[in-house]
Amino acid sequence: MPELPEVETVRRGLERGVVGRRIADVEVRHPRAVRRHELGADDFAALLAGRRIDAARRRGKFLWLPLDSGDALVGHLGMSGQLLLVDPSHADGPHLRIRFRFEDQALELRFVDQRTFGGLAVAAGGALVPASLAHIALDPMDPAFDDDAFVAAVRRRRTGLKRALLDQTVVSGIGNIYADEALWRARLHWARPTETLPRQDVLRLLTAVREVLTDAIAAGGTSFDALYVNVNGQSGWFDRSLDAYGQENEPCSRCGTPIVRERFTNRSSFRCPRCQPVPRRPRY
DNA sequence: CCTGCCGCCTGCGCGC
DNA sequence: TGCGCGCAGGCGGCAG
Repeated sequence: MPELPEVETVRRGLERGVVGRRIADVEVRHPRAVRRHELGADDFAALLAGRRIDAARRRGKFLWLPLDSGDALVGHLGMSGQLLLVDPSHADGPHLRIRFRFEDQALELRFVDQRTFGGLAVAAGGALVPASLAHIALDPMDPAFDDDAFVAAVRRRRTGLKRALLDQTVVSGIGNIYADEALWRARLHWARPTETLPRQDVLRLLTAVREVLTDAIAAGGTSFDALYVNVNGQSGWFDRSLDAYGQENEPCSRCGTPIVRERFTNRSSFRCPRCQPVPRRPRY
């Protein structure tokens, strides 16, 4: 479940479901799921066995669980990753990649990932931010997020606006769905050049980003199918509130003009052609 | 440096 | 029915 609202939904589930519990043992079922752990699956499992999970944190789309060892279990869900709390007697699904059993023998944690773009690793420095996440910008829901620095970072880039929004070193947590939703809410075209974008437009976009992320978190995220679920396997319902993403040919909920779909970086972008007109000098 | 393109995976729905 | 193709919420690495 890839973007910030979906990851936050999972984080909240982990906070309730695994914080304070002690890991008994870890079973890596697919080595690709720990490919970011340099020393391999055996080392990964050894560093986790016997450790207590002290918290559940998130920056953008990355999650981490600080451990009583001073390390942290760092995770990214990629395109299809799930962290599920399930009864140990429940049969393994075909995409089970990693299993965590706990000393209390209650619900186990399973990392399930169809496409294996996600993964977990043990990293040093868990209490603040793991070193491996240092290059990821703060996300807009972080109390320490600096709005002025964001404006400066956007205008420093020489690219199109949506590329900047998706760049996790500029601002983290935004993916293809919420980029389109925020641009629609701010009435900005995805190809607006960043370096000449008026400060007020950047700030309006940032407000729209925060609003759509807040609304989506409240709805438990966006789930188009069973791949995107919380730790209990339940879907979010924000898909019913989408105004742009996936709405090709549907009337814009502001002006009634049909939403269009366009190619963008080998994927899709959705916008209202009237509310979000093509800029004079687009950057693609 | 910075920007943008590609590869990494599996499965689904569609048209032929 | 079967098959190939396009498509999907991601990122890091690397070329230019």
